[in-house]
Order: sequence, then structure tokens, then C-alpha cells
Amino acid sequence: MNSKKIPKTTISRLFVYLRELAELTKININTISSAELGERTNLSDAQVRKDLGYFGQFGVSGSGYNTHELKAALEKILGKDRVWNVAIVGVGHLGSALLAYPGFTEHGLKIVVAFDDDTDKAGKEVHAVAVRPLDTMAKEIAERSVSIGIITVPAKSAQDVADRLVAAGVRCILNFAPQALNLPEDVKVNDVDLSRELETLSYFLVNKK
Amino acid sequence: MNSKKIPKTTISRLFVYLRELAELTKININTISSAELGERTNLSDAQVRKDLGYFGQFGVSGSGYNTHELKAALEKILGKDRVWNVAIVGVGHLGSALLAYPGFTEHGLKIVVAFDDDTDKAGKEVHAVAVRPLDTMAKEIAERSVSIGIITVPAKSAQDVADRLVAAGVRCILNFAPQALNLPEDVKVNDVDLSRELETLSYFLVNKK
DNA sequence: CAAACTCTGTGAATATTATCACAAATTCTG
DNA sequence: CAGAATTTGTGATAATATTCACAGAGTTTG
Repeated sequence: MNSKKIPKTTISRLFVYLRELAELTKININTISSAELGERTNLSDAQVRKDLGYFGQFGVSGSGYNTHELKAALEKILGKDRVWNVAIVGVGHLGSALLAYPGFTEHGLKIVVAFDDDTDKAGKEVHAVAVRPLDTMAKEIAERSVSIGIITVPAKSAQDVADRLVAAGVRCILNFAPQALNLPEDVKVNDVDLSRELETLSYFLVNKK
Repeated sequence: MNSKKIPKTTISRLFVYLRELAELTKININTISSAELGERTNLSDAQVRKDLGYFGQFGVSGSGYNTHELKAALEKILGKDRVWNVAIVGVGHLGSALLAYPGFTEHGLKIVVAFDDDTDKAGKEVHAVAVRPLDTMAKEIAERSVSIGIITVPAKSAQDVADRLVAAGVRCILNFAPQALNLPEDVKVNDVDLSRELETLSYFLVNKK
């Protein structure tokens, strides 16, 4: 194991490699070179080798990587050999869509509870997940061992919701609200800003030759 | 105008500043310093100044930035003084959620048509947007002057859909499919990989002290 | 089995991005 | 209106991430 600091971007790409390896093993391809893996993921061969190099030596010179072994190694490294419980706060259009998304389960993430104060939703089930009012958060999160929170509420309530999640013990948050969250250092936040992603495309339209 | 190359990250942050400036002008705050703007957006004062510096000099020493002027300047720079037409391909849970999202309109992005081959959907309307079969893509995109495409189909069909969008003239794509797209250089693609965002959180859970 | 290939692992070189730090411009204060 | 306090704009510096390039290890071929 290399002890140098690992780029965040590397972690993110490991999941891409893992996804590709899952495909490859499924179709009985047992060996792959960094060049081929790079081609399939739109990355350079050097990038692939460098990324893997942070975690050990998985390849065989002259031949490449064993897909089964590399897959198993990455699953271990990335914590995909176990299931993490997830809670969603905000059961609007986006929240519901995420509740219905089957991909998470495949990736070791299980949405176990949702929160929403809307009386039309609280107390019911959406896509087989129970929806509860926000004031039950502390209790539900503790009982269901939730370790990841997803925020899909409007920007105005996002900081409040984040504070409550953290107070309930959550240390990882995926934030869809277009609002910068202010949280303790030991809380990991990933922001997904859909409007911004679309907007950056419009900049490209304005500034292309 | 500074002619140095502008970081992609800078463009992205300009939208954050713009959003904050919209709030500020709304509540009649007319002047703001880089430090204050940075605090509100969770960025450093130096970062704010550096980002704006790529596009010109907007501030006044000792006082700060005029919120109205800066807002207008950023809107111009970012192409937000006009409306861009958007098409969505794939009207599943996520596609429908995006169709229902009011935020896009507020940001100068208008979803004018959706595509899906599912016979339950094609020919109908979802959230006031017409859904058409994929083989009408070329015609619809030309007629409706679509310049941005959003891909919310399964990974397997993503490349095919992307090729068709490009063939129809689209040069900007927001891709939600967990699939690396291979497209001509003059096509700008932004990838949003929701599973990956969640998964990187699980890595953090495994590797925190 | 030796020569020609193939492919990894990794330092070194680049490129990109963020932070520092301070002169110059402006505003505030008494 | 002079001195103190702010705040910008921007080179210089530091941190981060990617690409290059090649020695060394393993495989294939005739």
C-alpha cells in the first residue's frame, strides 16, 4: 500500500473501473490491460495504472489485470463488500425519483427511511419506503442505523435539515439543494447541483467559436 | 478581459455567485465584499476575486462589488440573458423528475420536448411537455431549436442516444447514464453520476479514522 | 530458448487549480 | 484632510492532479 495522499478524483474513478469490471466478469473476460480498461472508461492507460497504484500492485506485466481479482480488491477498498443504510429528506419529485432508483441497491446502498413534513406524504410509503415527519429523525436514524443522508429539500431548508441529520449522527451527506452547507469538519458532503450542471453547458454555447 | 485560460471550476462557481447575487439584490443589499460573498458561498475571498478577475474588474477598492452591476455582468458572461431550449431523452423516474423541476425555467433553460419509446409515454404529455418516440428526434430537435440534450436512459442505450442527439445537431449534453460517452471533440458533455456520488461517500465511511 | 513483444509500476516532468500576500485604490473617521 | 482601515486585483507560491517515459517483468513466437 502506497502511503502518498490519494486524490479524490482517483477514488471516484475506482468506482468506474469497478463498474466496468463487473461487466467484464459477467461476460467472462478474465484479463484486461490498463489500455483496454482505459478505452472502455474514456481514460488514459497511465491514469488507470496510476489510480490503481495508490492501493497496491494488482497487475501482471505483459498480461494485465485479472478482472475477478481486481474486482474483489476494489470492492474491499471501496467498502462495497457491505451495505450502507441511507435516509432521504424531502420526498418531492427528485426525492421520489431517487427512492425508485434500483441502482442504489445494486451498489450496496439501501434507502431505509424517508422524511417529509407534507401531510400528504408523512405516514405513507413511497416506493416501499416509509415516509416520516422530520421530528422523528433522531429516533428513526438511530433505530435504522442510517449512515448516509440525502438532502432533496428546497435551498432554504437545506441547512436546517443538514444540521438535524448531523445531530442525529449522520456523517455523510449527499446534498442536492443549491445551497452551500456549513457543517463540522468531520462531516463529508458531496454536492450535486443539477441547475449548475445544465447552466455550465449554456456557458459553453455562448463561448464556443 | 484577461486572456489566460479560465479554469472549468471557475465557470461553475460563477453560477454560484450569480445565484447569491440574485438573493442579495432581492433583499436590497447593493454592495458586497469578496469576503462576504465568499462566506455566503463557502469559498475564500481570494477565490472569489480570482474567479471574477478572469473576466474583468468589477469591484471598487475599499468598498466591494455593486451587486446589481456584478449580477448583470455575470448574466452576460454566462449566457443567462437568453433562453436555451432543452430536450430530455428517457422519461423514467429521473427524467420525469427533471421535467417537473421548476428550477430550470428560472435559470434560462426550457425543456421543450422529451423522447421515449415506451408506448405508455410516447404521444402523451408529462408535466406539460410532449413526449415523442425516438425516431422523431431529428425533426423535433430541428423544429424546436434544441441546443442542449439531457440523457436519462439506461447505460446500455446511452451511447446510441448520444449519437442520435449529436446527429440531430445537439452540441451540449448532460448525461445521467453511468456510461462514458464517446463523442466528437466539439461536443461538450457534463456527466452526473448519482450512484458514484453516493458511493464515494461509502468510501469515506470505510476510511475515516 | 532467444529474440521480439506486451504491459505494469512508478519516478520525473507538466499542467492545472487554489492560496498567499501585498501594493494600490478607495473609503471612513475624527 | 490626514491618518487609519478596507478591500480590490494580481503576481508569486504552493498544492493537487495528469501525462510522460522507461526500466523491468512476463508472455509469445518461431
